[in-house]
Amino acid sequence: MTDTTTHTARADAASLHSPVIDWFDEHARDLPWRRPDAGAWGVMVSEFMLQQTPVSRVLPVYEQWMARWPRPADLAAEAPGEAVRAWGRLGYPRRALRLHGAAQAIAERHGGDVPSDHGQLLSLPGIGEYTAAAVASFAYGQRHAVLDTNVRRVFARAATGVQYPPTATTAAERKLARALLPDDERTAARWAAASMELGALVCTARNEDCSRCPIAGQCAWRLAGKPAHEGAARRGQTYAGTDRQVRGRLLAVLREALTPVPQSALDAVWHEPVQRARALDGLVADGLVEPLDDGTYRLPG
DNA sequence: AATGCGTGGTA
DNA sequence: TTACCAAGCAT
Repeated sequence: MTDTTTHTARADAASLHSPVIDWFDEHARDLPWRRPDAGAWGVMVSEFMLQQTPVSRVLPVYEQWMARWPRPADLAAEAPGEAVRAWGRLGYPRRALRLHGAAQAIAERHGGDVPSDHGQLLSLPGIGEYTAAAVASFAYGQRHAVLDTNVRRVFARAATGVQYPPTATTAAERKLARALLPDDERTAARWAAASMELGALVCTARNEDCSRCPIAGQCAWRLAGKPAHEGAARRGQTYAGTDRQVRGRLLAVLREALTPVPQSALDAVWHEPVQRARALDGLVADGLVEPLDDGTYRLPG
């Protein structure tokens, strides 16, 4: 990249920061994990719950969770099955197990405080590239490229000029995100939250509203006439009939049960015995279900 | 790198 | 109704 190109890219980046951050100051949602009293643990819990799950469904579970386990050590002292039970119907219940494991690691290795170091966060179960950056940025005000699905979509449109980002995060996206990151730490943290909120509220996957976008005038995708996504549809995977559905039904029975349940209660949720057994074995292997010596099953103790 | 992993709302 | 989408992670 030439000096001229570099300079131009940096100038373009800087022209995005103020409009997006100013928009955020006015339009940011008042979410509980953004309150000053949420703390790093509140931020971390919210990030686990928000992985692939909409805000509206997270809100009530988050409130109950934080009331019951206000510090990592409180959760760490519980049986992992209680975390799975409290997770309710948020989906992907392995997240509950990983959050419990992360709380234990924090209690044992970090004196009960959510670490602020990005590498230490990354080493905790359930925390990957996005969540480590998000906790470090939102909870501790650090300067990190926070690349979630919202930010990736905003950058794809505004900077790259395409409707959707690639399926998996690419090196080019990370490079772009770093290039767009404000130099100042405090501003960078604000930018991370603001660009994410813009993607969540305005620059949405479907029915984006460019009339409310603070950077519509600089958006490469819009200026190009909003060309449609090129390439194959990126989804697939119908849910009905999959092992996931069977696992969900099995776990639902165990969440509701206050005492260990007999095999017959689990057999009732699915007619096909081979798939049913495979799903149950998978849950046991994942540590989400514990088989007892008398042939009954329960959430892990 | 591709796949598996829940659940419910929306168009 | 089907298909897509929702602050990803682990293997």
